[in-house]
Amino acid sequence: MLNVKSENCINCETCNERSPLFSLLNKEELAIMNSGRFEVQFDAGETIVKQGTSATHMMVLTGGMAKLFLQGFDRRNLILDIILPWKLFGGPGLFTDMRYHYTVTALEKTHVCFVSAENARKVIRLNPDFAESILRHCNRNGAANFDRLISLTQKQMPGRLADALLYLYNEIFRTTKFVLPLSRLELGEMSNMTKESVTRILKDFENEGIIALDNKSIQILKLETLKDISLRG
Amino acid sequence: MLNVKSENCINCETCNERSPLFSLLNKEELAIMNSGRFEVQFDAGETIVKQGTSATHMMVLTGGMAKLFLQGFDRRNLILDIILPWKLFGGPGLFTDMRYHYTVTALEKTHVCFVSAENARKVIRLNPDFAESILRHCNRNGAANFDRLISLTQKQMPGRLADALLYLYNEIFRTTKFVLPLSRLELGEMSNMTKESVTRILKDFENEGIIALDNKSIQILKLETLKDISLRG
DNA sequence: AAAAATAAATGATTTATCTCATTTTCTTTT
DNA sequence: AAAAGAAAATGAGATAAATCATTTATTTTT
Repeated sequence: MLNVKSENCINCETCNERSPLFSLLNKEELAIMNSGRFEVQFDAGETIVKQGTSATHMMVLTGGMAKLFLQGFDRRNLILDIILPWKLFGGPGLFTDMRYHYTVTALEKTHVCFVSAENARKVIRLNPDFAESILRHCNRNGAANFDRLISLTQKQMPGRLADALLYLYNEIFRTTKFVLPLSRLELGEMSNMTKESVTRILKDFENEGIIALDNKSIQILKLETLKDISLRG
Repeated sequence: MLNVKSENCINCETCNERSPLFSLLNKEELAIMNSGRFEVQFDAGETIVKQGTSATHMMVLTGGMAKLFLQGFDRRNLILDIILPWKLFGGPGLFTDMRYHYTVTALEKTHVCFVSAENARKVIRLNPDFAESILRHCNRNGAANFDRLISLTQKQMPGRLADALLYLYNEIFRTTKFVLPLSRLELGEMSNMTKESVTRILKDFENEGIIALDNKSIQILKLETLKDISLRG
């Protein structure tokens, strides 16, 4: 039996209240989005979408946590985002070459709602507010990628790792103490360095009292220092 | 007197036949785009838009050539694109934080048409085909930036420089022999390396018979080899 | 609870790339 | 055409970061 749970998952009308984007839609538009929509549960490590395959859907994460990354050369990945509930993804292939340009895999038990790209397109054409919001979403991603390009090409390792930690603080956990959802290898895939370098620099940060590490649990002790390091450390 | 040449420049209706995007617009929509529109000429080296300033306009290059780049730390730039006529730009700040996220400067005498972002937004809301095209444009840029992220973080110098040359061949000149519009420093800003490294690697390429260099003029002799090098040289 | 597997830490070595100094070539100005 | 200025080429040395090998901790499986 397929792992599709259409029966017991929220429908687009309740999603409405959670995803700011969907709140722009009226009943009929939500009905379009809802038709053919399905939700799937993924276990940790499972692939939600795979780079290079047909981009047939727009996805909303409805529970759990996932990582979004580019697959480069020789199995080297570049993690671009951690995805939390109510975040929309689908990527730049939608409405262009209709291919996914990144891979998304679950970091824990995760629920994802799949909306047909064709239906999303219909609604984009019907509702200018929604269209504008999607365009804004796309532009915000674009700006974030510019920041990433600069971080990854112009900062050295401590600065890049500081950026990864600040990303987790600012965008994901919003508290200075949290459990790292990523391994050393994955932190390296986020900040473009080897796992050995991640280990060494985390140790340095710890020795300098910038962070406290206890296994997977991390606490940012000197946020301002970390921000300084981010601005070229 | 201002350097604004509204009198003798093409208006949006003739632009229509040149810019695929504008051909989607009807008379009224073109009139909206046209209202308050102005065209400015820039000399080589002049700044067309400056990163960080208010993003009030969408631009179309109508003549000449420009470079689009991110300004990072310590006056270090990252060139993302060479802009040719009929190419639209404005960046991810449009409709989000209303700031330009990159700087564009003229590489030669250049004409640029400025359309008010507010008018563009009106037309996006009126015309779903146009909205969809703008979204597609935005998505294509997004995909190109993914490729750039991988090139810049995962390839070493010869591969990155090969990518810069292949970009000039594929996207700009479409012939194997052309006059380099960029200095060694700028080629370095495109491929994230120092001007000295650019010089050395170009020399290597020349010694291996992959390219022929004569001052600013370059000819790609072994396109396939260059493509091989791009895929991890 | 022990064993196996995986992840993290640590150290020694190598390598890609940058920096800085100098010379040569090209371009612009006078 | 000469002089000045800018860009490119070249070489030697410094350095950030990767690689590889080994040990120590953590998880996961049995």
